[in-house]
Amino acid sequence: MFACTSLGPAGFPGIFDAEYPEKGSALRINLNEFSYRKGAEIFGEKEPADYVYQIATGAVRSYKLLSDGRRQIGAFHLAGDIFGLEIGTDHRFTAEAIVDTTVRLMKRRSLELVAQNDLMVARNLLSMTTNNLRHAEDHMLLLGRKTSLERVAAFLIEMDKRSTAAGILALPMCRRDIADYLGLTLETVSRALSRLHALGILAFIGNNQRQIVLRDRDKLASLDLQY
Amino acid sequence: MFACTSLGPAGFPGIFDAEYPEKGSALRINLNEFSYRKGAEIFGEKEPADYVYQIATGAVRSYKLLSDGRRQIGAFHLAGDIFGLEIGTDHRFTAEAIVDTTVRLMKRRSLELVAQNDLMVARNLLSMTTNNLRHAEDHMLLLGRKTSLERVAAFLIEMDKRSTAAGILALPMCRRDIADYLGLTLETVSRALSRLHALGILAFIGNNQRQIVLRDRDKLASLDLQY
DNA sequence: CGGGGGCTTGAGGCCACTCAACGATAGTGG
DNA sequence: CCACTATCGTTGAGTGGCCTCAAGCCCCCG
Repeated sequence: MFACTSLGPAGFPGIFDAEYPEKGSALRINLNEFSYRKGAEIFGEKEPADYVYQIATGAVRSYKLLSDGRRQIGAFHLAGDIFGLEIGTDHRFTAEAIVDTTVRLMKRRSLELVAQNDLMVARNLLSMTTNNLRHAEDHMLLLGRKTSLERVAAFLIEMDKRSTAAGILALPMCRRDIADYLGLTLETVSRALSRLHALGILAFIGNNQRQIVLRDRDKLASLDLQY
Repeated sequence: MFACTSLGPAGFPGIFDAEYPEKGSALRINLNEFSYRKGAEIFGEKEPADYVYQIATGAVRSYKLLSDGRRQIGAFHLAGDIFGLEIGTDHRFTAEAIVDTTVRLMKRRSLELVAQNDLMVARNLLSMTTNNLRHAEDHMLLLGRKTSLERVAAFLIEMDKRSTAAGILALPMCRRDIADYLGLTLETVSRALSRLHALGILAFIGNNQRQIVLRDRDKLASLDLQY
């Protein structure tokens, strides 16, 4: 699981690589930094996709809304992740900063022009899209067929795999975000976490309910049925 | 909605195009036909992805299983659709023939080799992957946040858009397949269809419950909340 | 005609949702 | 320093939508 847009802070050579222009391409690639306050919208669904983003620090949620307000978060993006990459002209998600966030951004058009001449860049685009697809496919199984406890367990495992400090999670997002990612309500998420706490599988660090220690990752993994 | 792997019977120039080899590529592309009986497995999840498939006639479901048998169908593939395309080495779904099905298949390796030298083929790969991604993203919203009636309405609209005969649906799949696609049970699907029938929105042709006339597509669309 | 698969429909149950109360924390202003 | 407020999270009680289990119908096919 967990392939998402994340390929780690290593980044993508040839895409978000500042040295790239010196390697032979005649194009200058913009690598501006930009910051967003907690809760700020980075781009909206159906807006033209002019830029591609990479998170320097912070965290981002990307989601779709139904007209009556129901929300489905498709992915969380953490430090190092690239998001906002579209092959069509428009964004298919709204992206919001979960906490104060700094992103590097480049013009999509520059990327396209490079990709037209550079097969490695083109392959990286395909690779990123494929990773997003794999994540979406796994998430469909979760949303369509898993119980609430399985979903929360899968979420924790996913976050743990992305975390640098294995076994310790510092979640940037609130319970409602987790719920909208897992297709649940925030109360159900809270109850599932409480159950995992009661089972001794996880513990909270201090009084901060967003800092979690995974005490028994094997038992946690056994709660999320694999396929 | 409904982008899936379907780009219509027109197919993909440069990928499933028999004339392609004559256009300059030194590679011979296999375009063998192969037939599968109703219910036969075409490939299994995690098997090496040696071939890419295009449906000549018939229909295919691709799905993931949990270890206890819960199933999530990720997509239905109809005539003209390409499926089984993987960027990694292995398949991420199991594919089964829903009815007797004939496919054209080509070696994945041939495709890869062509894509390495041909930017148009590479772009087509990206385009197909993107279409699959768009479908998966929309389906996440359906699975995570829509009610049973909305899901069934969305399914009928999706099938109608793919159908050649607008307003008339000849569904190849059974209720259980629909349910596993929509994250419901077959009984819930059946009840939703009965409700739509009682509302005068659809009618069955004769005694065949898989042949459906959409009597009021606008009302049907209004039941599936857009975003 | 019997058997089996597919579909519908009903009755009842359960899991997640809804609604609500409450505690904890952080920020604000007097 | 202490209200006051707002936000976030937990927990309980009750509801409801979908699931489970079951019966029965229809059609196809032997």
